[in-house]
Amino acid sequence: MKIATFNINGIKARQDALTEWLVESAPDVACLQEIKSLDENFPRAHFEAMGYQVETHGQKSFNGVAILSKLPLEDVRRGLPGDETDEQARWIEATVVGQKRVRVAGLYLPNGNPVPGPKYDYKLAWMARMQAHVTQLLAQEIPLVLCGDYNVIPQPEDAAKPEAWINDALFLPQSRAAFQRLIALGLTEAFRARTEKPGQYTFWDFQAGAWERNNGIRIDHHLLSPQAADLLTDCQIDKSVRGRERPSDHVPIWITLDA
DNA sequence: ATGGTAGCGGTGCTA
Repeated sequence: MKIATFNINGIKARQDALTEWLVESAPDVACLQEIKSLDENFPRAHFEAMGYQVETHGQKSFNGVAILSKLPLEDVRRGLPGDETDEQARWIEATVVGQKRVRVAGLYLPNGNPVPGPKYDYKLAWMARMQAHVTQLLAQEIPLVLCGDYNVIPQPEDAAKPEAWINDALFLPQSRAAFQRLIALGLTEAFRARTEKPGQYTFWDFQAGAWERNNGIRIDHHLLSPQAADLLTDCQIDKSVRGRERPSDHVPIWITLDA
């Protein structure tokens, strides 16, 4: 089972690029972030015609997540529990029915800039809610994959220029500590588990020639429950997608599971 | 170097 995550930065602008990547990479499951679209405006029929079941959790203009799956999806949950007043669409979760059943969550963790301020407070509160919800999910002791745009640079080697991020919400000690607390629940960060090679990134800013200078950061991650980590066979970044026509500022990253 | 670029939606916010 191949499970990818891809922050597409707008489905209207990225439909062709997403389609091209889906055809060549052929993930069974693709978790998408920043669809920036209402559910009714997502080009559902186009992706259904490609053989994908489409489940969206959108909002107007900002945020929005989706799961596309060639395998059946069951028990879809929309929204991160823990705050009924939160209207930002950043979480979707479903059970993928393959040879084995795998619970998959696609998430778009808040950016949090500028710091300090209400956006950073929201980021940390959201991470605390995620910690509580993941604790509940882990108690089920099933294969669980939490993938998406975490907006967290875990370690200095995950940035080409870590010194440029020291005051940024993506790299502040509080952000990294909250990420490590998730890991400490017993999760495995798939890419780190599969490679020691530094200098591999999933995001390059549109500004200041970041891509041309390879000034990237690694902020898109798969976290795996012990039952999923036991099934992990590969994890790769589709870097070449960033060099194409009208790219997103993120590229896809995927895992394969023996499931 | 306190800029720069991109998406959405039709202005200014978000990243």
